[in-house]
Amino acid sequence: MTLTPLPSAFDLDSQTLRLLAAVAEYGSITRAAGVLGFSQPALSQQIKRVEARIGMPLVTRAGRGIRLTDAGLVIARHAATVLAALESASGELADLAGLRSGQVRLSAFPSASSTIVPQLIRSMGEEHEGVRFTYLEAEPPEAIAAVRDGAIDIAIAFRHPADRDDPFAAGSEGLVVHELARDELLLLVPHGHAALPRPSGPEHPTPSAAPQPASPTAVDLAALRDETWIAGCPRCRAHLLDSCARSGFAPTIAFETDNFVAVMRMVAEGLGVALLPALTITASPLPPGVAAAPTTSGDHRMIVAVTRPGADRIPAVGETMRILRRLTARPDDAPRLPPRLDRSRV
Amino acid sequence: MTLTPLPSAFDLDSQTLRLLAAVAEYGSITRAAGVLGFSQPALSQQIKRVEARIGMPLVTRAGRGIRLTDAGLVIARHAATVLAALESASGELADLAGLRSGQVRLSAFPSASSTIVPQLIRSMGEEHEGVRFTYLEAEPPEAIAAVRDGAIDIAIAFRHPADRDDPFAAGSEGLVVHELARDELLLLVPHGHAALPRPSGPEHPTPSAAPQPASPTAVDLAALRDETWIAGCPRCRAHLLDSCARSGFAPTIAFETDNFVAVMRMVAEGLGVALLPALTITASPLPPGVAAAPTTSGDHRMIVAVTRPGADRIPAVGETMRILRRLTARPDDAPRLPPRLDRSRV
DNA sequence: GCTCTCCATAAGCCGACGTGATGGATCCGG
DNA sequence: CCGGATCCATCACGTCGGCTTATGGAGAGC
Repeated sequence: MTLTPLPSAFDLDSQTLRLLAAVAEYGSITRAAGVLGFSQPALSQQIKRVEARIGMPLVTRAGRGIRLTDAGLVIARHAATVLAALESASGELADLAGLRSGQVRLSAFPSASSTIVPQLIRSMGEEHEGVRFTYLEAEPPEAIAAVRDGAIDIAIAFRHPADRDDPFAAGSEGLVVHELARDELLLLVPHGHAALPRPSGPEHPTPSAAPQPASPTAVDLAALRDETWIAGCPRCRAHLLDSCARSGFAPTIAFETDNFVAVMRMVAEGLGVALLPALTITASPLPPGVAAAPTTSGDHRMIVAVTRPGADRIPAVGETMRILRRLTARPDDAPRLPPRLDRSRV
Repeated sequence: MTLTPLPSAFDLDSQTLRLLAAVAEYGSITRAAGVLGFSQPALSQQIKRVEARIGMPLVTRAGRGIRLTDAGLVIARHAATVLAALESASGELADLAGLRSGQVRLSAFPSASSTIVPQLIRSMGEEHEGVRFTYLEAEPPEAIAAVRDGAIDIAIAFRHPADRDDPFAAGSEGLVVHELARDELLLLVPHGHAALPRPSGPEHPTPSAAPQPASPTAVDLAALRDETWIAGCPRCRAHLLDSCARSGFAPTIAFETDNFVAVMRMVAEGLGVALLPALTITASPLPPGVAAAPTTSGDHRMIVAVTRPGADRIPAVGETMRILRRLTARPDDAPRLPPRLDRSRV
């Protein structure tokens, strides 16, 4: 008989519930408006707008004040439920913001897996227990691609100064590259090799005031032009060729492996010499009989972290980046990075 | 160490949850925007605004599309709860609008309690089972006051044409007065009283085509100027005086009671004559030996319903008013109102 | 390499919503 | 019985949020 005016579609808003809950609680539009933080006319006509939208009065005048209608009571009654749920969501957001929860998806190259990464995760765990990590070991190109398509939040990668183009200029387009630390490329030669300078003076060098490019014990690559070389992964191999070229020769490469432990043992066995990042030596101690030394040309790679722009605004990710920078920026706090030269003797 | 940016106060809005739930469901801002019914940029920058407000990204680009962050997932996850609660409230509003629930607080004067009111409540109950009633018998001034201060939704009252002032012009200020029906004031006299016209013609008069002001069997008040009168409640007494005055005499009032059953019995016992509204006779049949007749001067009262302005926009109240008008407007559908003269013989 | 799709951004417009001032009605105390 | 205090409704006005259309850039698939 009577047409139902609207089948449903009373599009309620949490703000509407908040308003009516306040009116119900304080029994007065004026006081509710005061508590909610705006003027009485604002609340008054806001209620009127809602009434117009749903087609029913929500309040009626009663004496000097007002009274909620059935419809108004319905809305006020549901307010607690809705506002509690919103509060719950808000609390979870606060947990994320306060680093009491959250997740960071991390990827890094192999030698970082056993050095930077465990340190980083442990440090975060100490300060922010609720933040969870996932980790996937991957070579820089793959790790960066994973950042690009959103599968990874932070990729720890490296970049050789020479290749301004290949995996980075192309791959990191639109991403943010944070330079973390310089990782020296060290020559690995059998102990007592002729190219090594004699240990002049005391065994422990001046601990801190060592100039960067030419370390006291640096070796000139050119002195090894006639050696047999052991190369690493394809990218490392390319960089070896480049470094040698800048020293004026083309190395004779007899062995290739991306397994840096194998490289060290090959050097120990006298099969050849190699150029390895210091971090790999931190990851796995040099076998006996192998010495490491920087090059006079200051060969190195940069360890970087790659993220999407704005990723640091995700609290857990931003904090992880902060800690990552702290760990890699201060060798004193983080004794394993960059490794000290004299540890090559261990 | 890290300052929590905001202790809480992530003021979420149900709209925000709706948006992110849609984005989570459809995996794309464009599609979610389509489903939600607005353009892609609208949704895009609405999300951006929320991000700026809560200080965390909610979505990140992933390849061609997007991916929700932890924060985005939190919000989307809570959406179901909040939207379900809103839907529940909306459903209750729909029940109110569809007259499947609701409440009407009714008040009426005594003789309506046993005539109009039960009929009204029964009719509503037949058509709209969910609507509940409360009822409070009260004389018009009190009933109207109750409407005024919001304790009653509909007051059924009456008004004499003479007193344009006392309980109405003053009491119904700012209220809406709906005229429902004319209620004739009938003279009650002992059967066979001299003032009664002889029953001319058949016992059953023409059922419908009776002219309003002067019914065929009408009696001139002036013929009863020397009778002893029985008066009703104070307001009725005032009106009796007024009617008699307009007929040119002042009645001799020997008895006063607002109990109309008592009035009838007094007339039956020959203690005097009275002027009673037809509705009271409907409420309680005339005792044997009493005849009723309208006056030639067409004395009557108006039965009215009084509500607050806009009260008819409350669905249950509006529908009650509709039914009330229907019951009182059509004597054929509502045979008890106004009462037929020939029923005074019963 | 071309095209299609998806998201981000810019410019512009309109309506929602806030404030302050004012008026009417009610309640209360003198 | 009257004047002050309180509460709500209304009005006029200014601002800002938010939507739209148009456009650009980046990624994915053929």
